[in-house]
Amino acid sequence: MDDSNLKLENQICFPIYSASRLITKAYKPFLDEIGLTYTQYLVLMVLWETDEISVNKISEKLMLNTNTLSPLLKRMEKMELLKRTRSSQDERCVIVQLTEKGRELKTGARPIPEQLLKTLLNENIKLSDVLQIKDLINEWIKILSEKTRNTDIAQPVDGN
Amino acid sequence: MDDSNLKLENQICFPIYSASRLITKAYKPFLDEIGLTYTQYLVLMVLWETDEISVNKISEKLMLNTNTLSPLLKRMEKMELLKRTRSSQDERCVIVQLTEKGRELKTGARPIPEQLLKTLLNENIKLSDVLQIKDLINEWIKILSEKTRNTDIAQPVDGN
DNA sequence: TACATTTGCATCGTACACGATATAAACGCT
DNA sequence: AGCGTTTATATCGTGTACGATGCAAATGTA
Repeated sequence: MDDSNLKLENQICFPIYSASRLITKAYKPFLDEIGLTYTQYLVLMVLWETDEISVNKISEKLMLNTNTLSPLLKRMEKMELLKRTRSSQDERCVIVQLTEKGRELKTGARPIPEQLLKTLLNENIKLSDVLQIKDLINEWIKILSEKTRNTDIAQPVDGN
Repeated sequence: MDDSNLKLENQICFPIYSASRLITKAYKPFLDEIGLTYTQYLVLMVLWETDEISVNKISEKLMLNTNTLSPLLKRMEKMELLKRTRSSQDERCVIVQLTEKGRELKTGARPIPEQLLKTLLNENIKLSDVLQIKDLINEWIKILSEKTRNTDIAQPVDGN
């Protein structure tokens, strides 16, 4: 039988897995400057857009479960980037809010996307490729996250 | 100032990061059947091709450092999938070899790539997209990994 | 109103990733 | 030969990821 399917170079997943780690690594020097990890940066991007949001909603947007988010948010609270409060309407919900320090970090973060893009382009990665992959993969995510939903991933907002 | 760059949906990295996790999750049911994690599966794919290889070479192929590989390989040795021996030629090198059990696992793994592809296609993901992304990203990886050889990709560009 | 079920979050255990650091063997140069 | 450097691997600490499980508040239903 032909085993070419089991060769690393022919896998679909390995390139994406590696690319993800390499790109996170490309972010690191920039994120180090403002003292964030990549995941913390993602959480802040959500908060910079909304300023006040439940853990549940963050979970949906980042497709991360509470068993990842809970400790993450606790660390970020200790870093004084955000505040966590139980909702009085629904005692089960925890509301996450930016602190002043968290809000201010946006200034330091603003140049990062462009710096990263520049890094990629410096490496001879074509902008059109970047955009193309972004769109293709975004389509996958929409499809995959819907099917994975029953196990644990966040629910899409509307109940299809 | 325009902050659209800091929106999650416009990030380059977030889609790849999410896709990587979603695809790993898509593998899980199949890998569970043969008792492997995704990373262990990657290591075995390398070994199924070569049967005897140094930790260093595995590190190159998977782009994983020894601080990830060492514990990983130890766990796999405890699972009796492989054997680790110091090379007598060069006492610094550790040679990794498949055990019979590790070799036999290839049979169980053989259908996985096709099963996964089928899963993706069932989700209306187009094969041409899969192949296209694979090629595009493989190109990136070649470029990015060359620059990353040592520690990181780019120094932050600032004026000091 | 009782009580089973669902929901939102947290905790636990395991397994990566990875920067920093350690260590011994091999190598290079004088 | 002596000694600084490089190389191959390992260890440590921290931070994700995530399945399994726990738990209290909310909800649905008889």
